[in-house]
This record gives sequence, C-alpha cells and structure tokens, in this order.
Amino acid sequence: MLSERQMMILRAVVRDFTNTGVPVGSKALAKQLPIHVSSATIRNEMAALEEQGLIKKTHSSSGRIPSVEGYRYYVDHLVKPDPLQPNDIDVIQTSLGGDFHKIDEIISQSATILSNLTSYTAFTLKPELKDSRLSGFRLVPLGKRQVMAILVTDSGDVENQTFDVSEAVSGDQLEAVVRLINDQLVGLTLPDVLQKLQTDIPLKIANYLQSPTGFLDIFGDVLTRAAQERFYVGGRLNLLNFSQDSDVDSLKSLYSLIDKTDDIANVLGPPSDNISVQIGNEMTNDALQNFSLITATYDVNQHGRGMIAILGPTRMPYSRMLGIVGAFREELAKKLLDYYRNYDE
Amino acid sequence: MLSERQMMILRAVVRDFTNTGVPVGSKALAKQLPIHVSSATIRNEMAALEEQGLIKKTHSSSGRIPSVEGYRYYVDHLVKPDPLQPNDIDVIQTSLGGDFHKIDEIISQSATILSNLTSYTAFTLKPELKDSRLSGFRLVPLGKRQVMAILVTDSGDVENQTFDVSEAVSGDQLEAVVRLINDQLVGLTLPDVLQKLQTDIPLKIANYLQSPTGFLDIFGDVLTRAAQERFYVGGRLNLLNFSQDSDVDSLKSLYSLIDKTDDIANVLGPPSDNISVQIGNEMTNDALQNFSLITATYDVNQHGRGMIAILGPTRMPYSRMLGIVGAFREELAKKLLDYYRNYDE
DNA sequence: TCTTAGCACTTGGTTTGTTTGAGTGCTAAA
DNA sequence: TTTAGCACTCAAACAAACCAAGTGCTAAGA
Repeated sequence: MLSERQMMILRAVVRDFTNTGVPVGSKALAKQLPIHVSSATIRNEMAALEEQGLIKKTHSSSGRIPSVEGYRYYVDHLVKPDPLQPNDIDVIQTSLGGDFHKIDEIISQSATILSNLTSYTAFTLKPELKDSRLSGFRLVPLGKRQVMAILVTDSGDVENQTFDVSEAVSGDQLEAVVRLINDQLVGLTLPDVLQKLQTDIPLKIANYLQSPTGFLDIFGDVLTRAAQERFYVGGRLNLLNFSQDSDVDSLKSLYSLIDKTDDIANVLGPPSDNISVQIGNEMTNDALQNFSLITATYDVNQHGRGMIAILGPTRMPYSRMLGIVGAFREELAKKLLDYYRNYDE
Repeated sequence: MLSERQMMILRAVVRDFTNTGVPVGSKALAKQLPIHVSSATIRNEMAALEEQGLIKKTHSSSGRIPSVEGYRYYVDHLVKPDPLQPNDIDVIQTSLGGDFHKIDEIISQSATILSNLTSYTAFTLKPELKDSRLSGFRLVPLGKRQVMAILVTDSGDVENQTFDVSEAVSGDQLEAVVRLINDQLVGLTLPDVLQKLQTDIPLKIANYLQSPTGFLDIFGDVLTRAAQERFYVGGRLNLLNFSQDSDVDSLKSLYSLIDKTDDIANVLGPPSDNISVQIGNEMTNDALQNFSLITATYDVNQHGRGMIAILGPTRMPYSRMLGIVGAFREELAKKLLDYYRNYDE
C-alpha cells in the first residue's frame, strides 16, 4: 500500500525519467515536487518504494529509475491520458480525411499516421474477416494459359491471384467451376467455405474437370490470404533510435519479429476492450525486453474489430501515448464506419 | 604506370584488407607474398603506391588501406572473378528451381537468393516493360459499386486494381469501354498506349459515358504501375552489419533511399553490358560513401533486359562478389527464358 | 642501382590511476 | 516525523604510462 506522498513521488520519478532518460535523485525531486519537504525525506520515501520493488538504482549510489513493476503501478493507478494536442488532431484528420478506395489503404495509412504522431513503430490490423462472408468468386481468363481468380467478401474485401493453368481448359469449364462455387459457397463465412472446400466440393467439381485439385488449391490460397489477418507497420526505422549501444543482433531479431505475419497476433496479445499496456519483460519475447507495447482494439460495429498498437522504449511518455492511442482508435473507427456506409448504400 | 611487383602488392593489400578489415603493414605483406623480398623493400614500393594515390594510411604510422582509386585499379585491372563454390551453385539452383507462376515471384526470389549468397543487400529489377505491348484489358464488376481493372501485357505481366465507381454504371457501359480500349490500344507499346490515352481516347469514350475521366484515370494508374520498373530488395537488414559506429541518421537515409521506388534507377546508374562496380564516393549519393555497388544487366532475348545489383561495404571481397553476380545473371536469364518459353508455347 | 638491416619516431589502443560530482544511507538533533 | 550533516559509493571524465605495430630514413651490402 502506497501513501499519497509515495504515489506522488513514484509518479514524479516515472515522469522525469521518461522525459529525460536520466536516473532521478532526491534533490531534484525535492525541488520539483509541489509539497515542501527536504531531500532527506524524499530519500526515505524512495527507500520505501525501492523496498516494494517499484523503483531501483542503476548502481549503488545512483538516482532511481522505475522498475517494470513501477511502470505497471504507474500505468494502472497513476497515469491520466493526455488530451491530444490541437496539432495532432489536425494531423489525424487531414491524413485520414482523404478519399480511400480500399480498406487496406485506410489501415496502412493509419500505421503511418500513428508512427508519425508517436515517433515510434506502429501496427495496424484490419478488422477480422473471420465473420465476413463470401459474396462472389470470379475466374477471369487473361491469356492463353493465365487465369486470374478473384474473391470478394461481403465487407468489400477483394483478394486476387494470377495463376497458370497447366492444361488447356475451356471457357465453359471455367464457367462451370465459377458457377459451382458461387452456387454452393456464397453467403457462407470464410472458415465455413474453407471447410467445405475440403469435403463437399472436390466431389462435385470432378464432373467438370479431370484434375480439379489445381483449381481448388488456387481457390484455397486466395481464400486463406483473404481470411488471414492483414497487418501493416509504420515507422519501422524508428526502432533504430532506441536500440541502445547498437546491438545489431537484437535489432535484427526485432525486425524479423515484426515482419513475420504469423507471429504478430502472438506479439500483440489477445484483444481486449480497454487499451492495454505491456511493459518490458511482461512480454515473453526476448527481443522486446526494453520495449513497451500499447495495444487497443477498435470496433466497426457489425464489420468486426481490428487492432492498433505502438511499440516504443520502456521509458516512453505513457500519458501522451495513451492519449494518442485512445483518440486514434476512435477516429479510425469513425472513418471506417463512414467508408462502409458509403460502400453499402 | 605500375610495375608487376607494385601490382602484386596492391592486389595483396586489397585482398588482405577486404578479408580482415585491418590496415595491412609491410611485414605481413613480406611474409605473405610469393616473391622473396624484405619488408623494407615493400615499404618503398608502398610509398610509391601511396604517391600515386592508390593506397593510404589511416594515420601517420599505420598500415595501408586501399583508397577508392586503389579499389578502382584493382577492380579494373587486377581482379579475377572467383568461380562459384559448389555449395553456392546448389543454392541458386534449388532456390530458382521451383515452379513459379509469376515473373515477379522469380525476380523477388532472386533478390533473396542474392542477398543470402553475398550477405549484403541485393536488388533485382524485372525486365523493362517499355517495349512490351498491351495485350488485353478487362473490367470486372465485383459488387454494387466496385470494379476491378485488369491489364495484361504480351510478356505475361498482369497488373490490377480495384476501384469504386462513384455513379451507377451499367454492365453495358463497362463492356463498351472495354471493347473500345481493346480495339484501339491492344498491340501498342505501353508508352504509346499512355500517350493515346491522353489524346484520342477521351473523345471516343465520351460517347458511352458522361464523365469518362474517372475511368481513364484508373486505366492510366494501372498502366503506369505496370510500366514502372518494379524492383525488389533482399537482405535489407544486412545493411545494419556495416553501418560503422551505428550512425542512426545515415542508416535512416540509407534505408529511405533504397525504399524509394523512383530513385532506384538513379542509384543503380545506367545499364551496361558489363558488370559494373561503383565504389564509395564514385557515387554521388552521400549515404553511399562507405558502400560499393555492383550492378549487372541480364538479357532475356526479345523480352527485354533487367538488372541485378548488390550493395555492400567498400571493403567487400570483390573477386567473390563479381563471381556471384556474374554467375547469377546467367542463371536468372536462363530461368526467365524457360519461364517465357513455357508461357508462350 | 637495387635491396636490406637497423634505428628513431609516430600513433592508436589499452591499462592504470586520479579527480569530480551526483547521489545514497545513516545518525542524531529538532 | 522531519531534517541537517556527514561519510561513503560509483560512474564518468581526464591524464599518464606503456605497448605493439608500423613507418621513413640512412647507410652498408650485393
């Protein structure tokens, strides 16, 4: 249990350290705090805070820096998100104000905006497609042997892929396949489609084609790509600013971590309604020991829920960051609702 | 004019320094060289080489390192490309051996292979499309207001883009546009198409649509994207290994340089039949002062010519790198010919 | 004339020691 | 409970000393 004064001191330590990066000592605190006590008193309180594992020293006679637990306490109990700077609001609204023709453009643009605002690295995941349904499938013959497969979902997502057909296939046959898929699968959720694709469909398609597997593979490919959570990264290079003593190896593993599509869900953690903060070793991943991750979901009504996140050094100014993330999730949700409304009507 | 012995010494200095990264002294050279002379003699010769600006000292009593001019002389007169390691041949052939369905896959895969072989950063440009011709154009209605535009060239390239149509457009109208474009533009080279698009076409299309500009913009978009040289980068992270003293700023400018599509042609320089080497400040770009760039073209007969390149530290083992680039350009050309042959027949 | 042994000299890097300043814990008095 | 005072610690900055590698030059030898 912390006294009021201890909280005040802890808050000041975190604030000061996140701002300056220098361990903060009793004297500086005494001068800075609103209450009027001597540095010796501060020292006593700091000893108590250290006792509880909330702050620590970098060496035996140094000032204090927050421990991970200290940051945690600060984030959970002491911080208040800063309201956005007018300037920041401007940036968001102009960057997001344009006319977009694809959801992906909005989401990827968002990653850039977020990284600019924070000067950290930002992630954006588009709303999950798990619940969206197949609304159309096309096969468009392009040349002698090339065909493009196009898949459309009811939420306006389009996924396509070109492939070669190994044998000569007639337009009629293609048509038949398309008709079959559209008859049987349209309206189902993507996971359901994927499942049927492995059971019912191969039998039926065999009527039209001798070796149907090729087609189904392609269709499956396009499908899984569409169903996969697609994520975007902004401000990759900002990570360079925080890799202390330029440890190339850890930088590399960091970069390969954030570029691997499959891992990202693991890294970000499960979605939650609140804005969530993960600090340093609270994340299991070794490469992230000196980083903090702020994640937040955004809801687009029946169109599902997506996620945004920023990754920065453990000593980030949390109040400002929480403010930005909180505001941005709202703006993004609004923008997407707008987009869908336009698209639906 | 260099004597035989001076050449031998220069070659040895470059070899040694590129291998070890340590300035090389007279004693080490005396031991290493095939001829039997004392270190004092070597010192005299080195003084002569320094006189000519081919090698230099890092400080008044240090060993010598090659100057840019020294590297240049070495590359122009002394180096012999190493033959490929059996292991490397293996890597190339298995990585390139698979079944590809798109040229872009081959080219992008090539960047990865090259970067793996060299442990530097690799670039690959696909064969220019300037000379290839439009072979087909499609507009595929996807939903109420979404349409996909697809463009195919005679070299098998496919480019597509989804867009919203602001007004309700009937299928008939779309068909008419498609027919018009196919009638008027198929068979022309892409630059010609682009040109006609600004002159003849708008007039004709006005018969079918009230506000044709939207469509033409889209078509133009897709077209320019297809005509643009597309390039791929492999081994981005390898740059981290060579950024001495972790100068974050120069790293950043380096990365933004290689990620900007429009600049890449400038950076790589004009294509030439030979393998070309650019060393340090021979490149005007500030960010590249400590790097060397090896570029080479590859020819795919009538399908045009592309480019590959590797970017590494000035002190790279040139003989090995020249060997790799030389061999790889051939393999890639072969593979692409194969691909086109399959595609054409 | 070319080569080489020998030597004085230069320099960066490493080690070792010193100083300084910010900060701490503890004690004893207010 | 607070605070002034004091002894103590440690990183960082600076300086001195030393070492190893290498150089240029000179003078003798082939």
